[in-house]
Amino acid sequence: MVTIKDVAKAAGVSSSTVSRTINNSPSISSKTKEKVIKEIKRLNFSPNSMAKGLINNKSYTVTLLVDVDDEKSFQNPFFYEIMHGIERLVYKKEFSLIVANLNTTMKKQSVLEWLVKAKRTEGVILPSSILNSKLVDELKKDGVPFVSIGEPTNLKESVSWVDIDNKKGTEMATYSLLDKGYENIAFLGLDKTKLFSKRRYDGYMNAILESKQEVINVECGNSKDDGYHNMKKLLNGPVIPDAVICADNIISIGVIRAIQEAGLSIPEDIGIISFDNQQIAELSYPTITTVNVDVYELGYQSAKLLFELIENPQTRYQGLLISTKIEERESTIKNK
Amino acid sequence: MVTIKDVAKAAGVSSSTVSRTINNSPSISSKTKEKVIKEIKRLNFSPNSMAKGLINNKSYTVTLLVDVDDEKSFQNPFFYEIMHGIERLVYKKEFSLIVANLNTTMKKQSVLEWLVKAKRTEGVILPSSILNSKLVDELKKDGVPFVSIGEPTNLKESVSWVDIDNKKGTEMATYSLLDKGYENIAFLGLDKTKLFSKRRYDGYMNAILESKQEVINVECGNSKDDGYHNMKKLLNGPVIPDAVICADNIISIGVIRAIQEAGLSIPEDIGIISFDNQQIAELSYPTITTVNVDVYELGYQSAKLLFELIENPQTRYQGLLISTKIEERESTIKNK
DNA sequence: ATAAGTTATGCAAACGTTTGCATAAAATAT
DNA sequence: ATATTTTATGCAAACGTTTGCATAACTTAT
Repeated sequence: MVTIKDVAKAAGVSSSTVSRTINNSPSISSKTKEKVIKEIKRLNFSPNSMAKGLINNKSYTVTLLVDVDDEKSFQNPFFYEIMHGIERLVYKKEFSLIVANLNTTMKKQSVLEWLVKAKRTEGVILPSSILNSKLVDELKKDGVPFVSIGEPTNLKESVSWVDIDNKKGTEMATYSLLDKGYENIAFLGLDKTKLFSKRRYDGYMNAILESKQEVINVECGNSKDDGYHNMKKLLNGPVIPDAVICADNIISIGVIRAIQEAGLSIPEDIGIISFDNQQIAELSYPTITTVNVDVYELGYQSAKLLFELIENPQTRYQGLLISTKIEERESTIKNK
Repeated sequence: MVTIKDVAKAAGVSSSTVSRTINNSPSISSKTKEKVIKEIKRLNFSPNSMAKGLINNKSYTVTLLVDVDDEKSFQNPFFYEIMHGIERLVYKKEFSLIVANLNTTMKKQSVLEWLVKAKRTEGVILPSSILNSKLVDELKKDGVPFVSIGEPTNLKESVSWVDIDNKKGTEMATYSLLDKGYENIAFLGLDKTKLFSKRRYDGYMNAILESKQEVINVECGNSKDDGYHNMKKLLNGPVIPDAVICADNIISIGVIRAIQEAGLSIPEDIGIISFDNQQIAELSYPTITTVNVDVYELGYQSAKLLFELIENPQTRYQGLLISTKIEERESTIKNK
């Protein structure tokens, strides 16, 4: 393997000069610089990042932490995109991205401790679902910058985070339905234990109240069966809505089923808007209009926040909301 | 940060002794060993992996390569699970897993080159879809062990790979349908450009020929519309099957739709088995019986092969098939 | 032409490990 | 008790970088 010394010898200079050339120190004459660069190219030299890491006490590494056993940790289909959003910036900075599962059973110590002490990871990105005060304390004690993907339930002042603008998403969805002529809009799927669900409900309610409409709120879990049964109840109830906003896509599958079984048509009798732009929205009959979530951007922005913290440790904590947009599909209709 | 020297001083021994204790060299008395270990624990010491890496010329790192821009690279929903299969073993070996996108635009050199030369990654796992002879040559030239996830189309003798046993999967599916009393089984979705698709077809055909049944084969792409239109044609054709094996889950969504529109019932009139145990299979009405794919295992085994190559570079290349099993859901019925 | 200032380069130590070699201490044989 | 072998430990060099300090080589001012 070719080292800095080989380059130095080939260029007839000292290793210091080569090093300074690489890190483009100002005090280096353009002639030698040129000469050295030529040799670097010719010999196809890359500085050994472990040697660099050792002396600079840096790992040039960022860690994406997950907890596989935790269902909520990352929704499968999102993960890939999020990761690549992160990765894009990470590689631009010539770092590398390591992925670690918090739950991995390591004899020695906690994964985190290992990452920090042995691997010297320089920053951590993690889903809000695994964020707790113990973890935060540990990270802060070690001085490792971190960013939460997802708005944290508490600790909000002491954490940088990125999330989708859930509230504005459903707000837009509601207005969009009203614009189209839908008049009785229900929100289905509020789960008060989940912050994102509450935010989505808030957005809906905001728009409804603002427009002096009536709130129709159905709390339920997020399975397709929950959607099915609760929609059924709603259809048998006193006020039958002519549009439903679903807290997420899975629910909407059950909702559609219930509506179709009742002999009603989508989007004519009842319009549907759902959240999360997953594959499912396109596979359903009819395809589902959704609040489109740019998870790639979510990842990218989380990395951006993280590097701000890495490069300037006294950066203030901040929360960032990624805006959403409505993707029209068959479950809603222009002029009702 | 606490170093080996701190431990040495605290234990009243030299750094060498501490080092030897850590790497449990035999020539170390049990008294000192004990003493050293006590201090290691007390001081909460972890050896700096960059210093280790430098001297041992190892990175303790394995890379999972993907190509985001390549649709086929990894199917989104699989990725997460595969990765964790890999990760489990990687962490057991006290390595870490880095994820790199082959397409990342790096000014300097190719990502791979950078990973190998600067980062000294010790092994690479990559999807067969991005495997080409140029890449293989490059990896071999650098002496980096690698494993393909997915059976490679060519180069099979010079590559270690893991794949799902696609052929046996559909074979089992076919027999299972025959056992249940289905008699006219069609295979829908053969895409001759894709190896896994061909394998799945082979399995079906094997079982059909073996049982002296008639082959009903419909080639088509893998969208839900492809499934819909081709099933429709089939329903209007001379031989209407009483069961369909779909090459993948997405197709089956369209197939179900076509059958239902024709006024036929699933699973009574027509039974359906599909491939890939994705969320979709459970969201559809009816839920879809599938050939269940253990992607976690796929990842785990790929890592296992990789470590065999890392630990013993003259290991022979080998291909490994992960067996599947049928997961019964509503789209098939016991006794037709 | 000489002094002073500036610019470009090299030397050597440092980062935190591992490991071959030397040697001190302990164990065994005489 | 002494000689010999075995076992346990330490010293110092090495891995491939970076960087403070020293100095050589130019500039510019006098």
